[in-house]
Amino acid sequence: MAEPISRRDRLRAATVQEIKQAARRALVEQGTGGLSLRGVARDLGLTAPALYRYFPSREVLVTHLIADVYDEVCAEMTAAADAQPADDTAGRLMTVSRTFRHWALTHPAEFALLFGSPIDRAARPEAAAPPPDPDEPEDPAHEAGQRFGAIFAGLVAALYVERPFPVQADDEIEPALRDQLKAWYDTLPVPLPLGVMQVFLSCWIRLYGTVCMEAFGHLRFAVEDAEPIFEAELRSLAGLLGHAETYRRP
Amino acid sequence: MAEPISRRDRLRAATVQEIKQAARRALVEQGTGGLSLRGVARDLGLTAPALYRYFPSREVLVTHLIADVYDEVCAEMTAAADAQPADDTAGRLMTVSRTFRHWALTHPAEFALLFGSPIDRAARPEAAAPPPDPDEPEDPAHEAGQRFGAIFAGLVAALYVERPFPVQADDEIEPALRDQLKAWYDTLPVPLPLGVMQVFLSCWIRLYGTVCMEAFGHLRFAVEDAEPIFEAELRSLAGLLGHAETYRRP
DNA sequence: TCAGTTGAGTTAACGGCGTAAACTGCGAAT
DNA sequence: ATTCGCAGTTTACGCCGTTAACTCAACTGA
Repeated sequence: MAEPISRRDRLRAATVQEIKQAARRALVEQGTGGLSLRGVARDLGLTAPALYRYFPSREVLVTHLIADVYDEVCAEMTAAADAQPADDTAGRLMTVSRTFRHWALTHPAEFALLFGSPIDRAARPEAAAPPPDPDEPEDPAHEAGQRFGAIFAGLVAALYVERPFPVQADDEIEPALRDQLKAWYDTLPVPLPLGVMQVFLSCWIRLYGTVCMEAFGHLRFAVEDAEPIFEAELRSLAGLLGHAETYRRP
Repeated sequence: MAEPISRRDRLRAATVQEIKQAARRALVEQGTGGLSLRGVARDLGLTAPALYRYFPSREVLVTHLIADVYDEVCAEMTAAADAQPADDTAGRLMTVSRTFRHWALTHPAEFALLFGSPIDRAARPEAAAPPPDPDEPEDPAHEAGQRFGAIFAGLVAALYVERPFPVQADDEIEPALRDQLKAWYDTLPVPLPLGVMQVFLSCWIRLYGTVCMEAFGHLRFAVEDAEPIFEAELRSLAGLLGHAETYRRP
């Protein structure tokens, strides 16, 4: 067996896909605020309540959309990485970073959905915890976000394994940070100095900061085209990771 | 004269203040999404259309709110700076940065309003340009944002004037970036190497990145309390600015 | 083959939203 | 004293998310 996919289930899955595609269109065309259940239903020739057969609320639909978008940008980034020589880890990291920036700039609405303020969705007076249903992954967006971060983290870790860059020894790291890093670390199956993940976090923060500011227009007060700034940041990161000499402008 | 403030005008100004205060309450209590004209009106014992006597749309009200919030965080930051010795510019910058982070963490809704994705507000199919009325500042939020940035930029510039830190010479900066920096620079009344503002941008991006990620919960996948990470970043920035030796953990 | 069940989809309705138009009534200006 | 401007109202339109009650086709089991 393992194939209990009835005809109904197939149709249902197809409809779910259609809904998400329509939602995606609305997101792209009208921004995160223009994403409405009624609009999606209209787009599909349905009435709004019909969608409740597939998603229990707009909120959940958005969550699934987020997960899809995460997976998509992950796919783009890994594809870009795989277009680089397998042994050029530093080059792969640079390419992945540039791909991320490019994706952010060409998909502003999706970027805002993933990386903008999450305060509006969630954190409202909802249930303290969602019903603990172990079957369904309770927050697909969260898991997809993990996969996304793992791409960068994996590359930084690989870089360290190939040719260690300078990191603080475990006992040089401030205890408050060390303990937290250790806790996070214990969830990962790799034996590396905690300092590696400290460096990763620093790199990721700078990458995120640059891309976020540019994508949200927070750099326009100074420059119109932030690409040189981004590249300068990349070069600096390459230095941090012990690959100053391999940095190349594209 | 210069005092044509009639009784009516005073009342009107007071009402405007009341409206903004109520809007602020709604923002704090219910997030950026919970900020509704009808809610504000209800809070004031008015009906919703009455607010249109004071603000032509919800959008404009939000814009004014943003400007107010900017001014408020600016005031907090300058107050914190002024609590430091006047000759300790580096200390002032550190204090201002910590104040910014603290404000962000204690005012999540306001922070999201100022620094979250601006894609939902604005950029929708509105008029290409607002009517060019030179009396009223057409975008108070934008101007307030400038003042905010100027606090950091001013401190970095002052730091350089007091004791120059290493920067790229103008002709070492990549032309694409140099020209843009020069254009921005020409709007400022200070004769400094372009590299200073390059360094400022880099610092600001890193500060923004750290605070933004923490405030939006994008660091919780790794650490619960990002304060050590923030302090590490600050220390690194102090180094960039030639003040590695003056950095002190608070 | 026929009854019973499931589930996709509908209509109708509730309460919320931003906003526009028309109207009321008071304070101030002429 | 009359007029006028403006604060505020009522009413209305068209959106929104969500719920409840219903219809009807397809699948199921005897």
